[in-house]
Amino acid sequence: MIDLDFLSNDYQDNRPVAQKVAESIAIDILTGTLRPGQRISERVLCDKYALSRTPIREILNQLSSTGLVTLIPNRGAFVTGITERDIDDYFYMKNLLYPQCVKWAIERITAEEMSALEETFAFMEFYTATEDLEKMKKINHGFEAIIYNASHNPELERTLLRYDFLILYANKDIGYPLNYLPTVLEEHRAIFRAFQEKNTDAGAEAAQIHAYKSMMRRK
Amino acid sequence: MIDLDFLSNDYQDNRPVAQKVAESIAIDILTGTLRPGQRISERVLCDKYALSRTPIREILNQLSSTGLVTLIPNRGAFVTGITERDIDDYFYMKNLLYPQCVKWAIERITAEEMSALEETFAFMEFYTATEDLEKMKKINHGFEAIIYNASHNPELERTLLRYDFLILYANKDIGYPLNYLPTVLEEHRAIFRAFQEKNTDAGAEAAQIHAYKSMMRRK
DNA sequence: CCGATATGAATTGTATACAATTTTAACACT
DNA sequence: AGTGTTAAAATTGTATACAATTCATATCGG
Repeated sequence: MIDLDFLSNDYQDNRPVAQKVAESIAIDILTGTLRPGQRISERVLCDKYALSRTPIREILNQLSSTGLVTLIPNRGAFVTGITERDIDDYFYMKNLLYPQCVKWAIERITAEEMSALEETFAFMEFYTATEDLEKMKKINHGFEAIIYNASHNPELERTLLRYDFLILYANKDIGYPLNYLPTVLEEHRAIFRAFQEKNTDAGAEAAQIHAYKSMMRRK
Repeated sequence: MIDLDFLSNDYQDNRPVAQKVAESIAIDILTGTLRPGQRISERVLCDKYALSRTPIREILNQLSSTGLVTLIPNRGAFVTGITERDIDDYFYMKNLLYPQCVKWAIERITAEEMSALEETFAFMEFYTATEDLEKMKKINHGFEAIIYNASHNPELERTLLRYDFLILYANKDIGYPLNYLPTVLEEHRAIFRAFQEKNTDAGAEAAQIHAYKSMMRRK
């Protein structure tokens, strides 16, 4: 099961039931089971998940803050439509934000965060060598999440995590083909090296390249 | 008299009571009346605003999604600390995002949105001429809100609105001195002209200049 | 037959009541 | 006196009940 902790606005909120329900609804929306514009009845969700309206409404509020659901006063919750162009926009936004994020992270990263990054990168090398695609998907995400966090800009972190989430589920199959793994590793290595050398410009450039190539790989 | 509904952060949510309460709490946090790390008791808020716990909890959820409040399960809501550097980061983020937003908006703006922008700009000229500072603060916000919306990228819009909100209240006195009004108008005029000429590069440059100068005016 | 209005049903917003968890404080023991 | 345990109080999480708004349908008038 993929970890969706970042769906909750604060990672410390580990209420498992609400978490799983929010995750389930989010996936239903992003995979099209719930169609754009469709009304989401509180009662139906209550029945489906055996919860009362109070927690269901809190979950809908959470989803509304991620943009997956639109709340209209006195009328209820509606599935927000996400078009192909929206996805393009998310990629473009990441292009814009990720280099800046890397810049800040290089300036601000702590010793603990740096060693976590080192450890994660070592695993990336290992999983690339062993061609473990499943593990790579997770560790790629983890590598970037550490960088987001190291920027010490919570708003930026939250924003980038949200884009990753939306991109992940809107593109159902995210997995790069196996032969892309070494390429991706080298892109990440360039970023990682910039961290070791504390070279913000090199980091931003490497991040730019990685984000751009990720976007291109999608098409 | 022109309608200024776009001032509220999400035009769809016109529940006036909850809105005002959320804003009031947000202001208390951003102005330091509620201190970082301090626990926020639901009961206290209920008494203060004469509401039951249900809407108060929804408001706290909303504030959590803006990052002003941190929710910890079974322990309650706590004020998130916002440092001066965080504010700097918000400005820097806006520097980064606003030019791109203007670019998209120029490409995608509808006829309706364009006429709203024209009307709003006319009011900006009027209020600058009459030196109505209070109205100018609102209309400046409205002008940018129309542009955010015209980008037709809901994520970008939401993000920029949040930064504006945080910037607005973290800098207690936001009002430019009166003699800045003409300068600000000219910055906006450059952006507005780019919309009329459908010149994305000129728009991005004018937006960059405005965002940068706004940041500088702060210091 | 079509449209507008009005009334009833359904749904959302709010308040209150109950359950579970956490915090506080008292008490016993070393 | 200090520490650990335990029980009571307070606070949060959830469910239910009531109020207000919206939606649907039926009836009346043209």
